[in-house]
Amino acid sequence: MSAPRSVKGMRDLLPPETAVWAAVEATARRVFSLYGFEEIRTPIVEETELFMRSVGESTDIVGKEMYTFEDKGGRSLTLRPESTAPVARAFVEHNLREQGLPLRLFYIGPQFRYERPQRGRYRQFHQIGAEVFGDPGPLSDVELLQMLLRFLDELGFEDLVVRLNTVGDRASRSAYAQSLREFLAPRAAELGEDSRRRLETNPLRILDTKLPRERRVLEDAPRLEEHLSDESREHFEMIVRMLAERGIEHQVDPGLVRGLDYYTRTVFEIASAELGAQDAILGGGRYDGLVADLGGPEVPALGFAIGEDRLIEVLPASNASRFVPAAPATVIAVGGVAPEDALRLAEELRGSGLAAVAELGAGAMKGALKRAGRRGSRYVLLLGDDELSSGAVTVKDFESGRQELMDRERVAGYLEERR
RNA sequence: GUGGGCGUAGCUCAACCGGCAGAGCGCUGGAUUGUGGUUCCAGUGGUUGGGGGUUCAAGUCCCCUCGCCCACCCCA
Repeated sequence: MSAPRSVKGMRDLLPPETAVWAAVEATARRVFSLYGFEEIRTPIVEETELFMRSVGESTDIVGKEMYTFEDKGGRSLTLRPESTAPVARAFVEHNLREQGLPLRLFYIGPQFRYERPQRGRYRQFHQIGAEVFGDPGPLSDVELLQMLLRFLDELGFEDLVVRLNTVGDRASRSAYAQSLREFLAPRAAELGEDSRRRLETNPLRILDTKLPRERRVLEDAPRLEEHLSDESREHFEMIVRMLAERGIEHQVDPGLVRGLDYYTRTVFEIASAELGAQDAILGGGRYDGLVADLGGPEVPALGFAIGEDRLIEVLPASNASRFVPAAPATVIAVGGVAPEDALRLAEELRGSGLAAVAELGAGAMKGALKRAGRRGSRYVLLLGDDELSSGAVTVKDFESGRQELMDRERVAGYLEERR
């Protein structure tokens, strides 16, 4: 009988890396709150119907990547493959419009897609996302990007590429889809199997093909730009102009088409050159029709989702190590003569906000010192016969190699000064 | 879902044409009974991912299977 293993595509996050995750999430909470975002937590399990109506039945996510199952009551449920739809569902369900618009929400949590695992792609992955409800103007698109860039800047990222495009509003989009279909239909023989299928289901998705042969066919294809409504065009031009005015570097990429049906107008992604084929560490855009599609009021919205796993994979190493918290001081009951005093001293330090680990085991002071070194303790506090009789503590500084005897009451202050 | 690469000690890896499974790091102990790390010495390390087959003999060759990695695909 072999030992149970973790499920394919799902992984354990272990220390010390978990400290980096916690720090990234704390940074997100802090930066997002600077912009007035508040946290929302939605269930991991949703009705399957939610994703079919929002993400879209023709998308690969809904078509073949969802963890869908039937519960004991016969309901079709799905582990969320993304969180924009659940957040929009919650917005409608709780009439959050009544909280006053615009409403800014963020979330952090696991998502599930049944895909072949690869670098930066797992079946359980984690997203940090944000959504803004109720602001139709291009300024909120720009502000959202600014917030993202501030967040990434605080994590130490430098050479990231912002790619930007517009897919137009619903009307522009369906007009363009029709014209693209008419252009490509006679050339279907030159398209691959996937693209031929998309010709029916989702012609815009053909635009971001990587096949050189298909790229050549697309060179002469009608352009989305030609079908944009004046309103959509102005919206996008405003964004591009404001980004330029603010010195925010970006590339307009007409081939950028997000895979989820609910996007309208602005779409964007930020990529890292350090990742392989899965180079986008975040993506987002506007989805002005989603809330209404889910039975809510006509409320425009936009948002993004950061792939936390990918983000951490390419986090600049110097910053990753910065996030690991300071090692605790180690209190050693020398020779096992004073375990209760060691425990009490450690507890006193914690009361002063200092991290401390007590080594209470009998004997083997050497082993205790070794463990202190391994956990990175700089200060070791020794309590033995000598100290007990005089009410003192020996404080050893691993860095200087020196140690001194001091009164117990002084220890916390001494460590605090040197923190 | 498709194609390719790789699975050997806790970790990183070696082992010729099929011929006694190894090294470094780690871990444990000692040198040093109340002083870590550094140094020296000793020790601990394995159903070679799993199953089947070929062979006198399999880590090595063949088949199946599981896992990891890469690309396609998809997307964050």
